[in-house]
Amino acid sequence: MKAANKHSKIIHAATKVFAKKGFFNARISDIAKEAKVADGTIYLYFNNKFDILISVFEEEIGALIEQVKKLLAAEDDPRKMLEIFAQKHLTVMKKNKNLAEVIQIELRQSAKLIKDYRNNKFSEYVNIISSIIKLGQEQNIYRSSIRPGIAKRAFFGALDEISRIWTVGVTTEYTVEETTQQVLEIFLCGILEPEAALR
Amino acid sequence: MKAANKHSKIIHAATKVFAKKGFFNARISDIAKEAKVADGTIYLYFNNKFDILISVFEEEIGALIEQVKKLLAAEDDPRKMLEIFAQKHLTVMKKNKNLAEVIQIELRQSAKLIKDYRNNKFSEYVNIISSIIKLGQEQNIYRSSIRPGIAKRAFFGALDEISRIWTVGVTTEYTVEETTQQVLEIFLCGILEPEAALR
Amino acid sequence: MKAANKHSKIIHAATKVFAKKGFFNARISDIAKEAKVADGTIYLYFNNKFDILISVFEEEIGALIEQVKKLLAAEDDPRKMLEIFAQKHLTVMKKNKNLAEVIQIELRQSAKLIKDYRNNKFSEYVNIISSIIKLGQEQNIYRSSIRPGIAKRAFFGALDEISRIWTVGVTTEYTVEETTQQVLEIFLCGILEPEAALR
Amino acid sequence: MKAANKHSKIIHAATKVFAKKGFFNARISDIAKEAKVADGTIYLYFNNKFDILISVFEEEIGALIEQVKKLLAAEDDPRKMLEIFAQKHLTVMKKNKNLAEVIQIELRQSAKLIKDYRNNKFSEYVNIISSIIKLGQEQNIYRSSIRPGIAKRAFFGALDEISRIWTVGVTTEYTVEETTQQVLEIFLCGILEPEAALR
DNA sequence: AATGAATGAGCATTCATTCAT
DNA sequence: TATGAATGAATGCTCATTCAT
Repeated sequence: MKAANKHSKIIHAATKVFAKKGFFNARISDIAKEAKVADGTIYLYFNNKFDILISVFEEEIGALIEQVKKLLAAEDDPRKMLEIFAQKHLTVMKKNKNLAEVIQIELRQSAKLIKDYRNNKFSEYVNIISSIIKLGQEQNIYRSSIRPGIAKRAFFGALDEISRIWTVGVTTEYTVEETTQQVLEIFLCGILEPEAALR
Repeated sequence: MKAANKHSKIIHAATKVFAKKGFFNARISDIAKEAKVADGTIYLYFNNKFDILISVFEEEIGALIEQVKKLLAAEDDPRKMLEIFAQKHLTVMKKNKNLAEVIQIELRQSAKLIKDYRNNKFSEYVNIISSIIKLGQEQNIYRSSIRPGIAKRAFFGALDEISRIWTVGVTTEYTVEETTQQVLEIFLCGILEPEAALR
Repeated sequence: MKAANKHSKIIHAATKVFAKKGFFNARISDIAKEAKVADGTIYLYFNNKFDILISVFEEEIGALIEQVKKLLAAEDDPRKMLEIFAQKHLTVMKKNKNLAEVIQIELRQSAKLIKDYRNNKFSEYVNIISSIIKLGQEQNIYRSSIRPGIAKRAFFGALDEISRIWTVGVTTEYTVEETTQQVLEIFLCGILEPEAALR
Repeated sequence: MKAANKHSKIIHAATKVFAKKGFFNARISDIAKEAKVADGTIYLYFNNKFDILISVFEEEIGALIEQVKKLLAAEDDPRKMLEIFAQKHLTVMKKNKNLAEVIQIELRQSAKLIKDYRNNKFSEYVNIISSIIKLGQEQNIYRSSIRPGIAKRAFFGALDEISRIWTVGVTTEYTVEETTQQVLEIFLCGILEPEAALR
């Protein structure tokens, strides 16, 4: 990945290093070496180590939001939209393990460190899910008894936990496609046998 | 909390401190002070700081497993069993925020730090879910097309992400009961309107 | 203060910054900003940070020497000459606190840093005092038992220590005029009651 | 100098190192090495580097105050008292060059760093001079026209500037005794020829 | 001459761990 | 067992200086 400028070179390097070592074990010098710049250069673009972490989120997730929104714009069936979201998320997380790890590990760390870390890119990302659900409810496709605020977390949490296994070294038998279908089936139809639901 | 011995005194103190500050920001001296022992005493019971973290998992989650298994033993309807699991998990996580944080934050950190951290208490805990699902499939209550290995992660991930907001300071309108019902409804029946499912 | 050229612009800026922050806490970038030049430009005129400090001395004290010598040239009474020196010194130090601080603080630092910092402008300045004393001794106005080499230091030290409180924020009740008179009285006549001197 | 405990071992080491290199050029590791303790040990006794500097002042000057006051207690002639002060000061500064340098260099630096550095040991030390002068004025030995607040600074400044030459490497021809006599003569009787004073 | 982005050596401070008591 | 004083390796960040433009 050839970076256009120093700023994004550092962002990409940091994503890689944070993913590999975790925020606290990552050294500024690791990031600098990975980005092929001097340690001090990093401080021309970021205020401190933590600022790099925040920027990694904002930029990487920001890019993901762009892509997802683009894909969703071409679709109007809320069922398909949820599928698109799941597939895109799982695809990206399987391919870009660095980003996956940063989201999984550091997002939770950072929640403790920045108190007012709401209204951020991450929330924006997860809120795509709830807006799809609301849309489906307006069209009487999703049940109105479902709380979008809870369902969005459940859906994201499910995808996140599933993709977590890919970041650990465990080799898994499941493909992105199969996993997407399973999650979709669960969230759309539930896991009950139809007749069991009637019992 | 009157601890029977130094070992568990330190475990409880560490859980509290890790939850409050996170593993990397927690100081051995913080834990020692909280446990009312000398810094050096900790090293009579644990090899190093990381060893404490592992022990916290093992003990706290081990206790949770005990409780959950006990509750499940008295029930044989797989639908009820899933509800019991969800309710117990959410209840504990809402009440014991320390444990919730340690699981959410540190579990993911530790996955990176110990490569061979499988076959552990955490896996055992999550596998309770898959065994419930398998049981339900044997009874033709859960669809056989559902992959227990994927569904267990989806279910746990959903509960985990939902309980995450309780550990952050955000005041939430949702109760444990309501949340449990929502998650159950989603996982058992899906979010589709019945007629939409037929379309 | 409109500087004729970059060199003196930097000197003036450095005097200001050194006085405000001290040599070690002053940043090259502070000086550059104050002088409205680029950081790198400074190195076209000075070898290094310390070289700037030396130049500040040389130029600022050099100018002071000029002025003092001019004033003294119009006077031939060694008693008046000492008064002129004291008054000029105290006046300048009270007005130009930047210079005062640089002399008081940095002079002493620099003595440690440059071993061969003798035969410099500062020595030249203090030697004005000893030459006045010698002149007075030749005219039998000052006692020949007084060692000019010691007296010059005593006189300068007295003035320097007195003016030191002006550079600290302390508001003082003493005016330049009163202080000059006091120092003159002490150095010319001593502090003894005439009759006590006889006892 | 065998230090009774770590605290004073560090104080003595710091005095030595500060004198040799100056506060800003002194490294904590230099002090630690000189005191034969680990770097970290220093922080068990002092809050930070600057705190060490302050402590050096307080302790070293505090000890000097003790000694001077003891010597003065045995004397009641204000003329002799001033001589005792001068002699003690010059003797200590010539012998303990480390202390001399710390006073001369760092005292002035620190004045900028701590805003409220009044009511301190240094002030207490200089105020010994003004109290001697006041005593002399009460006994009609010192002229009442002399302002103790100005004279104390003049006297201390004179001694300080004279002793400064000993801290620089310059070999001087003046002995402590001769210097004391010269300063005393100047401050008690002035530098004027008696008949010149009448002119 | 002038710029200012880039460099990288350098240091105060922290804290997990040890060990003499 | 228990203590806590002592250790010293480790690192984020600064800033004087350089050099391509």
